[in-house]
Amino acid sequence: MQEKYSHADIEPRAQAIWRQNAADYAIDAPDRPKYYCLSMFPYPSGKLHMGHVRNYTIGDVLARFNRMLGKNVLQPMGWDAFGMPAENAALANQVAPAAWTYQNIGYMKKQLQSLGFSIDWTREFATCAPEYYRWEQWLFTRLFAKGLIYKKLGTVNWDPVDETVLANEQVIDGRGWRSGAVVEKREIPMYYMKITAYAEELLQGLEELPGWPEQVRLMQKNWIGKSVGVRLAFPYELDGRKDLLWAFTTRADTLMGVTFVAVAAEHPLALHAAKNNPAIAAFIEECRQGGFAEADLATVEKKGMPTGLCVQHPITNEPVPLWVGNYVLMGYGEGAVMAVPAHDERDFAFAKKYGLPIRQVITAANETFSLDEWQDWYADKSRAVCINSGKYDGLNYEAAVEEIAADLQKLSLGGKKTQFRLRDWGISRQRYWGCPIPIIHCAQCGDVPVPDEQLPVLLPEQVEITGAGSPLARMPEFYETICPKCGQSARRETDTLDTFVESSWYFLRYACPDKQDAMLDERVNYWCRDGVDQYIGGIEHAILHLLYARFFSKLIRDVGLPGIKIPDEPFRNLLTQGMVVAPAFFRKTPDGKKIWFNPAELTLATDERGRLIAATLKADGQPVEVGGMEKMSKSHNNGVDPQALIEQYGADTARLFMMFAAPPLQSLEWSDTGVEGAYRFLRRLWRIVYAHVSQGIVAANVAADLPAPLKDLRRKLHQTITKVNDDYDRRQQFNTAVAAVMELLNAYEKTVLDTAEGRALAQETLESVTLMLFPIVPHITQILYAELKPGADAASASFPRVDEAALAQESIELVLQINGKLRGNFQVAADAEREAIKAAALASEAARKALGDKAVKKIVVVPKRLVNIVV
RNA sequence: GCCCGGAUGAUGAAACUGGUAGACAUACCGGACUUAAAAUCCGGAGCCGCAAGGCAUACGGGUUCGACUCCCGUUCCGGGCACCA
Repeated sequence: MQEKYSHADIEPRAQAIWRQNAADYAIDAPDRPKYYCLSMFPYPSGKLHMGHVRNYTIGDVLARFNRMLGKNVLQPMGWDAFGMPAENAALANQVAPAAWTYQNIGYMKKQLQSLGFSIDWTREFATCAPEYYRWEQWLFTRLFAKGLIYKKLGTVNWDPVDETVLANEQVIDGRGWRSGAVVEKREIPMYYMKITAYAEELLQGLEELPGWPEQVRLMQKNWIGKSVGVRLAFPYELDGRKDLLWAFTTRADTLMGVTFVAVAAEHPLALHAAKNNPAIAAFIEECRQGGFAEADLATVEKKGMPTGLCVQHPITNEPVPLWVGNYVLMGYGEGAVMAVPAHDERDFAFAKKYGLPIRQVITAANETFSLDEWQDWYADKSRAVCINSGKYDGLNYEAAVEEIAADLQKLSLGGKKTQFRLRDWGISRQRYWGCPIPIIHCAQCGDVPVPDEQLPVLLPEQVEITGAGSPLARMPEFYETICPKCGQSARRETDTLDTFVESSWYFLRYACPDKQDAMLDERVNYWCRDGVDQYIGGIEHAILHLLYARFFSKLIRDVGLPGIKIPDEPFRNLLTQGMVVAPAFFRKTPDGKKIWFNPAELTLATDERGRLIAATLKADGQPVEVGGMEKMSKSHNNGVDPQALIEQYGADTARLFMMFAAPPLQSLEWSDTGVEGAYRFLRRLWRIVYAHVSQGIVAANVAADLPAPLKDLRRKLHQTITKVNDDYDRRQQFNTAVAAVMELLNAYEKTVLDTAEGRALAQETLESVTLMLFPIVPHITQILYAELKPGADAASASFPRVDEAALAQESIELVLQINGKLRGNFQVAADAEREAIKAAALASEAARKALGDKAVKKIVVVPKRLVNIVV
């Protein structure tokens, strides 16, 4: 055995052994218990970042641990390969998106392999491959036929200078990122997936996901946002024609307090009012300025303008003025809201700003209503009682809603309605690097899905990317086609699909990535039975990706693939890892844009406590501003490349550091210190095993009756095995598993083990330690385990077993508290009864000293923990 | 703005079901080994205090024999907000 630990030497050796034994290969063996361990696949942006290393190390720890429990493990990997960055790279560096993407995949795959992840690479695929996306197109045509995909107008960000649609990310402070032009909202026809048809099932399904974090289920629940309210109509007359303006409210009990109704700027009534009124037209134009992201809309100053039109109150028939409001969204509900200034905080502020009437229609016990200042009880339905509401006076919230809904029903002007906040999913993108939408537009036949035999609709790889408009829309050779129905010339759809579509079903395809003539085959029935066993990914995906993937499971199930059972819920257990965050550095340009600098380009200055205080750019020696901690990302340019870390210290150190620095759920602040410590621990582990092996290995048969110090060490060993097993399995908290092994090694080194029984215990301890650490640092432990047990293979070994007999203990130490404050310890037999513990506590040295002659009022005994004496 | 989290020594953190706050590390300080350095080993340390003891888990209240943990309120930081992935 080599005396010194050399990662450069042992890591390739360990990886060669795994390759030779096909240790990472998942076998399609329906008779064996399976463990499908899936980490969210990466976007091939160029290089791995720290978040990937963290994510895939967690996945690998769980995969390797479960192999040690005897399960047939599938840990696949692929590439979420469509997306905007490839087009941006094309624009910046004149490289084709496809070439750029495949080059990145090649590099990142090497990085992943160098980290020693036990990935079954035979199942690898990239979503930009036609063999993958053709089945997405095939599914699209089926969903289109079922009406689960349909076309309607949707709002996008329009850059009037570059004449192109921008993603929300490309809109900075309301302006286009490249042109700097003020962005406008524009309505264009798009395809939508009817996720709202599954709203109820998506909501109910959350109840059946005990393996998901409560936090994520709650976020999804609120996102779906089921609310029971009242849909109601305000009659109006326009140009002699009678019509109804519909709105939705969860506060029908305040209907008698409506003093105006507001519609969105895009609402037909607003547009009508603008025809003869230049001021309204100008206001609507103003509302079009800026992007459509909800965060922007919600923080914009609330503005409005009267249309000059009135609608009729459905109950009283009184005229109610109609306003246009920039805070009313066409895409939500009906695009119109009833405003009750007295009982809605936003309406209150709006009414005060524009001098609109405020009419109180509910009250709460002993509270005084004042027009001057908003108070929380105004909107508190739990205490509300109707007043000034005619026949509804005296009713509480529930009763008033029921009564008013019933009256509206009689008038055919509304009734109770269940509403969801969830909106249908717009899947059209006016971009090149995505999956082509398989539709042909025919003047005669309308939107015709591409027939199966013409699939896939191939995305051309030779394109010119200009940053203005969609490249496909400039390629007649792509869009000129004939209608499959009537044979007339027709135009192919040039939009591509949202890249979230690819990531909504990839986990199913890993079961059968080589399937040529169908989307999936029966291997799904084995690997995806009851869903993926463990899914691991960043908390930032808590809503969108995870909701879409759940939706797709149900969609594909309902489309129905013969002989294949798709689970209702795709991911049985979910681990949402925290983000890797790091400080971000920037300079502001004169026009207020922030330019972000990578830490690698900077010289950092810290104070005497090691805290970051300033940074200068190496290139020009001038200072840059130190921003806050941000998620490591391209947009903040604050990513740290793990490659240098891997090269200098090796994969095991990188893995150990990541697992030890913080628990998986928590965000991890990146720092270089600590890496050195992880490396030091591995060197120490190697040294300890070397010291033992160089004296000659022995059998790990430990005698039943050991001297006390050895008995203590052996108890510690088996306590550690219990704890580490629990940390891997139930708690999924790897930092404490590592800490427990470190503690064990500290105890090991303090114990004299030079007798025969000591050597056997040393052997047992070191074998167990290497196996316990194997999931986290597999390379070093693969090699060390074979040194301890020649011919043995850690990768196919079982996790160490706990010897219950070793855990037994005769006497234990309890804590003595007086009035809840720590006053000392005392010994008591492990199986002592309550009364005996009490007596021992009172008789203890610590109690006599602390109590003196004070009278004992009460004694609280917590077996195995403490005694609290109250005086 | 709305929804969801988080805050514990100089630093990363631990305390799992309300029961010894700070395990395990990092950085630091002191010592040993060395011609010297690195590596390694030993020891120290939350804060105040000579000590007894007191004070400490973002802040302010509450419940309890006992609160980092539960409840109410506040501040700050992070994630998501439907076209970043």
